[in-house]
Amino acid sequence: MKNQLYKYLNRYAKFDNVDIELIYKNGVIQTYDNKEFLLEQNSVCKYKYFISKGLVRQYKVEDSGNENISAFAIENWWITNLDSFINETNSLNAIQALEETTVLQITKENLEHLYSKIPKLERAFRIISENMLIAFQRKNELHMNKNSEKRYYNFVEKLPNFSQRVPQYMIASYLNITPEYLSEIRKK
Amino acid sequence: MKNQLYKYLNRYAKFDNVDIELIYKNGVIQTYDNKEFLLEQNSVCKYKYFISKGLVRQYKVEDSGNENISAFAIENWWITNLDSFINETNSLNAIQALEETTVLQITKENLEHLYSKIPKLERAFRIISENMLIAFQRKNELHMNKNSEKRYYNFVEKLPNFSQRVPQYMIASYLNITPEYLSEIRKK
DNA sequence: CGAAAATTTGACATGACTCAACTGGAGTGG
DNA sequence: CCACTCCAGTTGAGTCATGTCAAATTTTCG
Repeated sequence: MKNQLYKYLNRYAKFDNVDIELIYKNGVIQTYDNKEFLLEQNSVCKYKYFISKGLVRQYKVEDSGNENISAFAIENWWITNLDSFINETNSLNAIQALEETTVLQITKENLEHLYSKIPKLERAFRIISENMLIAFQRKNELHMNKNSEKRYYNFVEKLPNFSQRVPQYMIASYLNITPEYLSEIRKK
Repeated sequence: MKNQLYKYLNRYAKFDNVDIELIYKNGVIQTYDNKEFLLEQNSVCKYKYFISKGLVRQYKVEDSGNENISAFAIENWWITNLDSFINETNSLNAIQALEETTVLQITKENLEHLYSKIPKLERAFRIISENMLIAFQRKNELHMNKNSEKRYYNFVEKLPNFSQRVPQYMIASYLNITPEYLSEIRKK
């Protein structure tokens, strides 16, 4: 895990082993079983999670009972409900493991502490946030301008690994299509 | 402008006048007429723009000829095509002034220079980026789960100033509704 | 005032949804 | 190893939200 973190963070700035050690000490390694919740809907998101191994989904259950998936995340991604994490408000969605998943989880206080001790980390997260913004914009672009069929084919093409690790009805939810209609799309 | 920038940045970290002066010197003040382009579609986005006064839209023209607005920005917002700015690729959309608009525009090189001279700026943009991510997630949430009518009422409620400064057909485009259907929604 | 731009109206078309029933594979337990 | 259940996926009929297109009307502004 330390080695993985080292490699990962050095994509963004030059961190040495002392830095990594400090970051590591300010977090907690935890493993979640399949279906276990990292964050429950309507509770405060206390951690930013670095996924070392596994796969999670972020989703909400509507009043109608419908599930609505807003994101998947895998190895070497960060996941959190930023709004809830930063503002300490109740999260509108949940984060759930879809496989056995190992993470490094860091509280807001510890993260703030790390930012002050390791200014490079500020830089790394500035860049990571910008990358996430770019990804978000691309996803948005797709959703605004493309029909269901194009969204699906784009998804399969861009994230082939996901379409294998995740059941079809979850992909449908992520793409904002009904499972029935996705099935029809696939028939072609 | 300097004073505005000072106030704005001090929301995120403690900058003194020397910092602001340096930032100011690394950018260029420019005023764009109504309808003038800050960035043209299919060209590299050379600047990050801090809007001091005015209003812009970010949009693309599809092959079909349709215009598609992805964002508006006003006073005290930053606007850029991040993907194009960072990766120096051609921008898929344009940025155009909808009123006479005054900005401080900073190139990537100068911004990098500023980051190295003023580490606090790294922190400020880390936070700004996170805030943008939160805003993006909220917008996405709306688009995924709400019908046209709810999106429109949410927009009017949350951004009443925009619905006055921007023509209706542009709001329709931003909300991904046809102008005709928005008109029908408003009839009620 | 007059032209161009924005908005509205109405007839018709369609992508995507709902709901209910059916199929098939993956356990699970006797 | 069969019978049973459960869940994901498929199919089909009917429906609805929203889009398209073309024309009429209103507003804007030089």
